[in-house]
Amino acid sequence: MKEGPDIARIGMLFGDPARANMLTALMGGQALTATELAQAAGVTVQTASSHLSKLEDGGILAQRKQGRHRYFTLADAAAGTLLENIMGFAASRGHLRHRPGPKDPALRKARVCYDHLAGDYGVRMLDSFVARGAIESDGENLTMTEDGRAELGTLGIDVASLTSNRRPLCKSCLDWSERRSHLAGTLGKALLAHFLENGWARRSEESRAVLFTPDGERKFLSLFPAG
Amino acid sequence: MKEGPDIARIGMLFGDPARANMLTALMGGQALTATELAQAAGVTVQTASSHLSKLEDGGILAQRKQGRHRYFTLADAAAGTLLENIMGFAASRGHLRHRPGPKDPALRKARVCYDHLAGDYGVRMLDSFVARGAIESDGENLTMTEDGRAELGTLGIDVASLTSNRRPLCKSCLDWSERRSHLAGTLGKALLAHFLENGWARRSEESRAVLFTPDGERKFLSLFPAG
DNA sequence: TTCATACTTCGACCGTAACCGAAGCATCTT
DNA sequence: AAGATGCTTCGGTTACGGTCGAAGTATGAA
Repeated sequence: MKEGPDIARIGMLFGDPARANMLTALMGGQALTATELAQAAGVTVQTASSHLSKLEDGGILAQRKQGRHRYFTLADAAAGTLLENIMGFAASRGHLRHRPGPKDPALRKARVCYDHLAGDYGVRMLDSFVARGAIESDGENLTMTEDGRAELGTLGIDVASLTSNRRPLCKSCLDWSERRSHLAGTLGKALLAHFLENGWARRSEESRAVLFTPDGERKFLSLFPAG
Repeated sequence: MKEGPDIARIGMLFGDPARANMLTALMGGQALTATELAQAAGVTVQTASSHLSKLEDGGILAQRKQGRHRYFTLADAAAGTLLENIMGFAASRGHLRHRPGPKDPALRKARVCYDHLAGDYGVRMLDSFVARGAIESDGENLTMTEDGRAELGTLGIDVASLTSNRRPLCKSCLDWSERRSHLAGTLGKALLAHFLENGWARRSEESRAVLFTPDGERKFLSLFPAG
């Protein structure tokens, strides 16, 4: 009865709408200030401050002082992963706050999910990898093949350097707008970084949307043809 | 702001101590009646009934009427997996309700985690598989090797029949008492079933503990030698 | 039919926590 | 030094949800 981990503590932290909004905003992957998070949650800064300290005590958020600002981020990849899991579960039960998927078509098309690509383009990328045998999919687990390693090498992505024992290379993440899986893990992160660094796309200022340039979009679509 | 899955709804459901206790009790994998769950949570049946209907509406629990009883179970494997994830996260942040791990040594040694083996023995089993190359571990993802398939075949476990596209064959699950991973997925389930069916062990009546017989324990330990 | 068991619904109580205004610190600017 | 900005702490209000007793429904037993 009184054994084990304190599920309720974690659940409660995720269980308040204001906190959930803040965490969703932080899924964008970038550090945000207390004021920005207050706005994202639709509450005053006082209220936000109280929420943020609770989330920090709970080990979900980390803060970094910089001048007179305090930047908050998800504490680590595990926190992001858990958040993804909860989002996926909620979506799978049809618990959507607004209606099916993002209203904004740009968000539906391509957006950031913590540190990797989600939305139509994210799902398409993983499908394409699987279709050509670069990644093998076993229901939920994803495994990189030798072919895949070689292909990514020609793109300038060194798969070996992405291998870590703290975080998987390939991981599937349920996309709540597409209701299918997209690619997470260190490879998902590296690929998104690759697109941004090479000017194929840039991040929207206001939202989690990823905006492709015409040229970048052309390259992306030819690299990941639809199944 | 109003986009996406309703995290808060799910969080709230997990965020009440009474509900968390009920869900923890259901991690034992067997169906329980409303009265049993009320007792597990330490509340009256009225209160329990209210909680149970909320959990059912949220898609976390399923109920099955049988005579004048109502048996509740976790809705599906996804619900169990999410629960495991939250437990693992809570444990990783040190949010334990009582103290480090289960007080009961039997629970610490071997217990049921939804439908597979957890605790010292669960961790030991996975370690042993990995050490001898039956399963390959890539940080978080687990993959079965050809050697592993052959070995399990000699045990009388047909790996091919366990392959599903709804649930992975091998999956790592963070063990909150050992703070290491044990084996989940359809294989984890099949192995536990194998131990129980062949009389190596039986389930405790009162708790989630798995009690090995002297003979079963001997077989288990020789099959999965410590690393 | 009558009684017992298993569970749900109703109604009322109560505690907690979410919320905001105001005041208090800390840091940067001028 | 004085003002502005970013954030936290304090105090008080309010609302929501967890709780249980009592009554109501359904199934099974006598």
